Amino acid sequence: MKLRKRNVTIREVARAAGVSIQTVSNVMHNKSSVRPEIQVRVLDAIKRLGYYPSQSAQGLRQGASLTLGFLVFDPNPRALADPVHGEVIAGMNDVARANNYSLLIDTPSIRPEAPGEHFLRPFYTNRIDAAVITLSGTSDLHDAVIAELVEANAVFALLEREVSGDQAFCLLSTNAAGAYDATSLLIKRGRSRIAFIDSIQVWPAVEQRLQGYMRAMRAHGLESHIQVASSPDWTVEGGASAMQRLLNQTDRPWPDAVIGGNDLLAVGAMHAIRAVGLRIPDDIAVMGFDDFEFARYVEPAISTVHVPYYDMGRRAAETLIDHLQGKTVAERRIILPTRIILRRST
Amino acid sequence: MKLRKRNVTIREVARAAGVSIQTVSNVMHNKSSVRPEIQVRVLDAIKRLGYYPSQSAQGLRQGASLTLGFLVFDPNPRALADPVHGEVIAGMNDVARANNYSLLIDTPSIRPEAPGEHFLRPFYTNRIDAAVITLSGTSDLHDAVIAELVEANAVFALLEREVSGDQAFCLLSTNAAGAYDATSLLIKRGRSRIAFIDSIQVWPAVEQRLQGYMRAMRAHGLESHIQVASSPDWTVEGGASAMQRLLNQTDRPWPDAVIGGNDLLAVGAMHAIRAVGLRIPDDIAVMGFDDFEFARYVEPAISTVHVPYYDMGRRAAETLIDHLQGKTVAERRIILPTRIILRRST
DNA sequence: CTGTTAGCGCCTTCAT
DNA sequence: ATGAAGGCGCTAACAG
Repeated sequence: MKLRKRNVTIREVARAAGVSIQTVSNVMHNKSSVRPEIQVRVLDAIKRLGYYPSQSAQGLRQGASLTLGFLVFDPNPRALADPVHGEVIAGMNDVARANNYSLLIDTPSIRPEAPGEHFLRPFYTNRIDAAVITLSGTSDLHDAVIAELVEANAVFALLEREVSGDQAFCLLSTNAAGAYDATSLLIKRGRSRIAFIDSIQVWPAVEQRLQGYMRAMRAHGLESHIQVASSPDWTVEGGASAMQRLLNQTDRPWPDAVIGGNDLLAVGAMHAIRAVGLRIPDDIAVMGFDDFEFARYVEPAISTVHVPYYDMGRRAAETLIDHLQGKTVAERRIILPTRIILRRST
Repeated sequence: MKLRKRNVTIREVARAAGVSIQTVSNVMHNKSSVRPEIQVRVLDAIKRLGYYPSQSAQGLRQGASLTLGFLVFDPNPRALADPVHGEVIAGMNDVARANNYSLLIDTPSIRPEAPGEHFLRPFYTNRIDAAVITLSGTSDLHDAVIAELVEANAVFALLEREVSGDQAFCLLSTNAAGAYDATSLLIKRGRSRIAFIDSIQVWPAVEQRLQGYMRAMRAHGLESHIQVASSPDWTVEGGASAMQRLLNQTDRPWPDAVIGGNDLLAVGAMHAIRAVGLRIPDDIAVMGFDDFEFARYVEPAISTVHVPYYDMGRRAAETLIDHLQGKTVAERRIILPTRIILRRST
């Protein structure tokens, strides 16, 4: 193992400035008044030598790493490339930078693993002080993960997932209300046979969206038109196959609108609709959910319910940092508003 | 600043196992034979107590952080949400995990900044041992960044950017050849008036693509049909506006094919083409570059030149780690092959 | 207001 | 094969 080149240490700065190590430390931390002239001398030496305190040393001494983690629990190895995660990362990064925190990314595996490969390793090894966590897909193990996090007394924030107890921070969005409003809007525009596409892989946020959709249908006396098709997964192809099934029914008329559990599913539905020669939105209106970057670039641009993942990343990071710094954080449940974006598919 | 809860230390493990600290360390590192029975006793204690060595302490002692950085120099704050970066991150993460490294993300700002905010801070503070770096967009400052990296003796790999000297690792792809082949393919299929859309914001990789295109046109005696339209930026809208300009020319016939400097530009071109009632690919064939995830989902699915960003992330991380571990890395320039993906837009 | 002392958890060197 | 001592760079507590 090759060692890093030696960096400038506080001792060298002290010598260069002709003061004690302690004084340098005090200057760095704006501690109780160091004589101004000395302060200047030290600052000058710091800049001249290019001194930066060692993270390892500070971390060891203070028992904190000044690092936030973003932990993605997802069986899919490419999960990190998911645009939604990119949004969260961007948000966290902004806040972390502004607060002099670093950002560590990891994709722990939940399966039983060799010792030393525990999924809480970044916590246990003192690499991160707190984490934003997303539990993707379906897994019985998720509850175990949360339980262990709690038991380890970890500071963490969960994305789009509610959890009991007040150990965790939960970042939620108004999924149900967003779906309710989206459905109501379609109804107001004259649609009535509105279908919903979800997936057999349960996802709490989408569960809520489904509930919102059903509630809206019932509220408008349309319960007999409630229709849910389940995709085998969360992909465009899956959405297309679910839509096909809806279109192949012979015992009832086609839907005149469809809401996708997420944008990917909605895009798939659009493909299937066009494949049989139907027009969007004339014959069938399509609405997505998430508003990932590409929703506006498909044709026709998808109307969708915007979920503020970037802001979630920001708020989560802010909350975590506040908590770490001992500020009392008022709410452990933070609910961010969704927003309907109307484009051309409705 | 609240302190982390105290973790299990090596000392406690030693006591629990009834051996010396040293022995525990030896066991952890598979050092020269510890008596098997003792080994078992130690391992047992480690597992029972849930011991994980402190990253800060190890880092301090060894002068290494076992952490790789992904540094994105991009004026756009949302740059991290770029799907291309997501691919790189996913690739790096896989390799880092497999080698027991962590992954740190940062978006240093290049502009002159307060002391303590230097863009090499993650290096100087010993937070990372090496970094994969992408210099996005145009900037005179990029050369200065590289120079400073070299001077600081940093271990780093540059993405899609060639640099002289043998300090840096360069991860490149066959941009020119890919563009050459794509152009040739279009010609072989009977297209001749092939245009290229790039951007006024210079990007080395796209520069090479442009060169490949021009070389192919010349090689087939089509230099008089060479036509380049520049978008003001790298967005879909920019691509559309550039395409419009191409379509508004009155002094020469429309192109019968167009190659986008990247997929975003190509998608924009498709919008512009359809906006005037032309058909793809019948009237104008469209070809993209990058093959980001969504290329296959727009309609018609874009043919494109796949650039292996995920593999780049992997290879970059592998190379960096090998180098850090003292293995001699054969090549400082690693060139990954692009691959033409034919879909329905050509 | 400045300097000295001690120790965070770990690993390397030396001694046993 | 195992134990003791020292120090990586830093900061909190105390001493001057």
